[in-house]
Amino acid sequence: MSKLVPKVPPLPGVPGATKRQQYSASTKRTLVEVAEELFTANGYASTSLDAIVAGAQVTKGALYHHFSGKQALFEAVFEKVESSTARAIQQEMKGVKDPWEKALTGLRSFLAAVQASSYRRIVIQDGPAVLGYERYREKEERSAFAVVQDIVRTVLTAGGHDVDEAMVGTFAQIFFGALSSAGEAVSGATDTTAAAERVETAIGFILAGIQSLADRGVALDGETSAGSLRRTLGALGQEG
Amino acid sequence: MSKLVPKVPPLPGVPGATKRQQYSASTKRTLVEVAEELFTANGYASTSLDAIVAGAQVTKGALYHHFSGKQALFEAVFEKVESSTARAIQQEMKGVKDPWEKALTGLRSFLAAVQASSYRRIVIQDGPAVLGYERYREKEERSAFAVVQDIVRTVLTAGGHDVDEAMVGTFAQIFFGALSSAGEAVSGATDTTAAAERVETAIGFILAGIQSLADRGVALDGETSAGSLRRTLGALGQEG
DNA sequence: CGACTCGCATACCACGAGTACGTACCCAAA
DNA sequence: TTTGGGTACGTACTCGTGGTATGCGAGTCG
Repeated sequence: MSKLVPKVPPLPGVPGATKRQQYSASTKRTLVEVAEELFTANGYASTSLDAIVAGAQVTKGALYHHFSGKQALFEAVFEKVESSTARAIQQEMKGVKDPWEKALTGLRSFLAAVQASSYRRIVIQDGPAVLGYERYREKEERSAFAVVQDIVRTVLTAGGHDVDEAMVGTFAQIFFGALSSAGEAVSGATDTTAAAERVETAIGFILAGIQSLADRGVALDGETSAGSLRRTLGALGQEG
Repeated sequence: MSKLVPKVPPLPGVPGATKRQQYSASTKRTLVEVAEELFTANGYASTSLDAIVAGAQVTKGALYHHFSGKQALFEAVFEKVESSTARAIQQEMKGVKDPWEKALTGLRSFLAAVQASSYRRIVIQDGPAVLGYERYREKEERSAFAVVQDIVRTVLTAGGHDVDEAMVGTFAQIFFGALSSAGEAVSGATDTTAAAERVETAIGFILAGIQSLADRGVALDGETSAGSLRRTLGALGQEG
């Protein structure tokens, strides 16, 4: 295979860059794209580097020049899929002001995005195992998780109360897990539309519950505990 | 290595079984136990079959006699870890009658169980990637997930209303994801006790919200949707 | 007590991740 | 323009690992 000239001339690219940089960036992008396809279709473990470099029309020398190994390549794919997903969700939430409405909008976007096979396979399914939970959460923290955390914060502080930041993080993690699992429920169902509606209703019900507590003056503060909540609810139940 | 006699005489075992069956069962158990240790410590991908058979004092011939391959061995470990965990949780929930109290009890047990490194690594982290989400959920359905589903059902139907079974499943899946993620939050935190308390409070808050809706006569039925919930809440907010 | 089979060991193969090293091409400087 | 250097790959190899084929001796049963 002659290497005199790349088979595909590099896309316009950055004008301020030299030919070599453009060629190099082009092959790197191609590698990531091919890897995303194969990882999505067959999973991380069942995808060989030979298959990836063959699809990208290069050899392992090129791959190992750009990435330190298979895992590093996966990380690049992971970040690409994840950042584009997060961007799409944030796009759809722009302009919605009411916290509860915003939460539901974000939920719908998340459910839509999470059904993309690339996100399911690469981020949800293989991500934790390949990167390890440490790096996995670390990366999530700055994209999809950040969106959830933002929503949670606005919802919890909607009543004007201020909530402990650690508690916001806890809630965000709980909701993120709930949403990920919900996404799986939707994309794994035979009737995805009906499943999506059920999930919306369920999350809506939970959010409505939180809102209902806010209506009745029950708030989260530093002193709130599971036990105190039960007592408060009991008292409210007596008088109501 | 002589194979005249097993290094360790088999545990008492079933009296009605022949020696060969006892020896065989013994080595199989040993394989699963050693595999559980190594999988937990190093993860599935980084654990070689050579290491496992060395730890079990046998060879690959024995392993492939009992299991069809590495994945099948993992499944055996998975089922062992998972079933024992589910049993432990159900044990602690025995005798608690009040649905809300039962839910909180189950939550505490789940948080405790989920912190076991074997459960975190094998079930939560490696499980989905190794088994695939299909088989993963399929297996969960019959153990830890079943516990969650049971709790969810009793809580949702606590007010005397009957809820669509599909909706129970949706809720269960959402809560299961939430609890798994919460478990990670707890076990990954520096101060696990404080983290566990935050999780309890957060879940308690969500449950209290649902209970609050029940108090105010808002229930889930076939016609409930996210939109209708918002309208109902709005009306209640006006009069309250 | 003899044949048969089960439980396991041994030896081997195929494949895939990672490495060492060679080389052609691009770019900057002279 | 030429040339030296370094970048961006290609080639050829190693080694660890999952899986397989086959042999063999101890249990088991007639």
